[in-house]
This record gives sequence, C-alpha cells and structure tokens, in this order.
Amino acid sequence: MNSLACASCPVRDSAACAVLSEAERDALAAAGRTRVLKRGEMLFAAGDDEAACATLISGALKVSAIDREGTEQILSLVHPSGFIGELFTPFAHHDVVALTESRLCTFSRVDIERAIEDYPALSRALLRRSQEDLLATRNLLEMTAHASAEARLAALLHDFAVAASDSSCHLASEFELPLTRGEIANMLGLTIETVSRKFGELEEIGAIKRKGKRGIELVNPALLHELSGR
Amino acid sequence: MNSLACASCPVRDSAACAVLSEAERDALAAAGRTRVLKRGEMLFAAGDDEAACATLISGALKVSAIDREGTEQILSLVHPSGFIGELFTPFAHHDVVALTESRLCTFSRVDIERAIEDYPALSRALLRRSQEDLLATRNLLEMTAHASAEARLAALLHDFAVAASDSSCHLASEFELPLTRGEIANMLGLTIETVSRKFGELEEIGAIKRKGKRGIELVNPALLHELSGR
DNA sequence: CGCATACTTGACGTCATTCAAACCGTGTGG
DNA sequence: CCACACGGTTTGAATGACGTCAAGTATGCG
Repeated sequence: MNSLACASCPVRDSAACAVLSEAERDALAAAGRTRVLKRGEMLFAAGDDEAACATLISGALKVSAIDREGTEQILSLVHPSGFIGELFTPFAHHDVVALTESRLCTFSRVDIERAIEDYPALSRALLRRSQEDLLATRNLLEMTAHASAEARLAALLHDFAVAASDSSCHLASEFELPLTRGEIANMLGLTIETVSRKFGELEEIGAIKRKGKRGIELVNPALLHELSGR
Repeated sequence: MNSLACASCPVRDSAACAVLSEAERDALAAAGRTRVLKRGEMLFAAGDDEAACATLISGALKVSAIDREGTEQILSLVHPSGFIGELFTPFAHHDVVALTESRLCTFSRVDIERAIEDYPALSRALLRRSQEDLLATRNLLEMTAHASAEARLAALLHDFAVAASDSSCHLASEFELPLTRGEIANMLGLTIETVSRKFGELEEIGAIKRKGKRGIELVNPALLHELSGR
C-alpha cells in the first residue's frame, strides 16, 4: 500500500515501464501500489474478475493451472522485471503464486489499460514481453511433448543455471533451485519420484552434484546440455 | 505480388488491421503483398533473418520446431485472421508451413515495425493477439504435460469442432481434420500408431465416427468433452 | 523431543512406444 | 484393364519408461 519509489527501483531500467519518460512513469506510478508476497501467497486466482497486473521487482512467481482432478500444472515462471497479468480478458485463466518472498508493483486492470492507450511505447513494450513469454512457453511445450524425463530435467537445470547468472550468456556453476521437487515435477509433467530418481542419475554420471536439498553444482555443464537434446 | 484488396478481404473486420482507420489501412496495404501457399509450402523457416510477417486470409498454417534429432513438434495452428511473425527478434525461431492452400497478406518486418510505431492501435491489437496465442499455447502445454493419450486426442477433436463451426460457442457435428495422423501425433506428443489406436477406441465407445480418412462425425460430443478432462 | 514436510529409494504395474506386417485408396505404366 | 508401387493408415505383439504404491530418511520448527 506504499506509494512507489521508482527512483530506487532495481528493475527501473529493465521492466516494461523503462520505456516511459520520467513524467509518464511518475503518472503511472501514482496509480500503482507496491505489494509484498510471502512464499505461497497468491497474487490472484483463476476466475478472479478483478485480477491486478504487476511488474515483479524481486523474488519469483509461478503461473499455474489447476485441472479438473485438482492437479496443478506450472505454465510459466516469472523473474524480476517480468510483467504479470492478462489484459483484454474478463477474468484470469490461471493462478499466480509467489515461489519466494516477492516484491511487486501492482496496478489495477483499468489503470494499465488506460496507460496502454495513453502511452504507445508501453503497449509496444508489453507486446515485446508477451512475445518473449510466448517463445518461452513454446520452448517448454517442445520439451514436455517429446523429450525423455532425463532430457526435460537437464534442460530445466540448464535454464536455471542461465537465470541464476544474470549475464545470460554464461552459466552459474552453482545455484539454488527456486522450486521444490514437486514443483519441478509438475512443471515438467512428471512425478516427484521420477524427478528424484533422475537427479540421482544425473549425479551418478557426473553431470551435477546435489548440495543439500536445494543446492545444485554443475559438474559437467556440457554433458547437461548434451542430455537436454538442444 | 498483387497489391491488396482490403475492400473485399474476408477477414477485414476480424484481423489485426481491423482496428485501423480507412486511411491508415490503405497506407499499410501499400507496403503489403498477398501471397498464396500450397499445402506443404513454407512461409519462413527457423533461422531466417528476413522472415516476413503476415495475416492469414484463408487456409491454415502450422508453426513448428525441429529438434536436434530431426523430429518435428507442432507448436501452434494459425486460422484465418491470425497474425504470424516474430517481432523484435533477429531471426525466426520456428518454421511456418501451410497445412492447406492458404492466402496471406505479408509484410516485411521493417514495415510492420514502422506501422506499430505509427499506429498505436495496431500495437494494442497485436498485443491482444499475442496474449491470446499465449493462452492457447498454455492450454496445449497443460494438455501434453499431464493428460493421457485419449484425453489429448479428445481435447484436440473438441477444439477442431469449435474451430470448424465459426460460431465459437457451438460445435460442428461433422468436420474434416486439417491435419494428417502424423501431424496430430506430433502436435500431441504421441506417435502415429497411438493416435490411430485412440481413434479406434473413441469410435468403439461411440464418441465419434470416422468418415473416410479425414472426416470426423461427433456422435457424442458430451462424452468427448468428458474424456478431454476439461 | 516430536511432529511435519520434503525428499529418496525400491518393487511392481501400466500405458505408450517400438518394430513389424498388413491394409487401403490413388495414380502410373504395361 | 489390370498390376503394381506408394503414402497414409491400421493392427498386433513385445519392450521399456514412467507412474503408483509403500517404506524409509533427512531437515526444520514448535
């Protein structure tokens, strides 16, 4: 419920609002609110008709669908500077939940829709982001459709290694998994047990090393990339 | 290579360009070319750096990725009035191929990017489309990740039935499959044989009836919806 | 300390794939 | 007109990868 402090915002140069002029951003900021979510807290749920939109400042979110039998499917992860929110639809189709303590900059749908009308650059920025999301989702689809459990896990670990080293061209050689085994499993369309077994196998063949429950060390990144099939 | 005839265009009210004023559309049309693709012809391939953008006027396209082992994965189908093309990326990530004889209205990337700058309404329209594509891709992801072969096929047939009756709220009770068995299989992440078997089973339990190689009659749409798990 | 939550490991079952063969409609040439 | 080849499809039997069920092992928190 605080007013926004764009001046000190860590994602001020990378988020969608970076394309706005100083004055435009101030105007938009006047309509926004910062919000903090603890792990497991929900930003909005599928079916909500007053779902907010938001830019993620720090932390991580998951976007997931719940099917008729109540099983969850993670559709997307959101990293800092990412934008969340379905424009143009009467209600949200998916749940959005914090994976770690997360700070967000939220806007009501009407405010964002007005801003899109008023600031063409913002609509272009969101279009770009939307296309990137589409690409990421298609990559995940490509994985889950054909690849073996081993390849899926290897690819996911590879992606995490990229995300963990924010240089984007080099891999972090050691990082913490942002997801539990259960979350990894349902993101990849597998079961917890299969994921656990594959972790064991990847460790046996010397591709990775488990450090505690969440820590991963990349012993042989090339092998991991090989196994991922891309 | 013909100039465009927007006045008689069957998708003039539903495509992205519908949001433009008469004058704006004429200006854009001056930069566009119509093009006809026969079944199997490619609009552009993954890796192309001068990939065009296009609005589909009639026919159907597939967007697909080819993985390292050479197996294809269909990521998306494009129906008339759909927009194709990756903006903001240096080269195309996926192949786009005609499933049936298709008529398109194509633009070079620079022309589209200029139009987005010049006409804010166009950028909003493309944002909306992009979000819809994202939603469709996520639905497909949800399917392929968890559901059984039977559920996947049932859901796909349901989607086709919706697409075939352009009323969008009611199902066509009889339609032609736009895809071969092989294409269905790789869209759903299955094999040809599995798809064929599941067709047989759906027919046995009285959900559908096969009419020749491509024709499908929906005998029991409710059952089909039931099996699809949504 | 004791319970809860997450993770690992093993034995067994199931469903989709794989490999192989037959089938069908269509077009081609003898 | 028939023989034949060809692409797409169907069907069958065997294999194997992943799921299911069921213990068992950390790790953390009240």
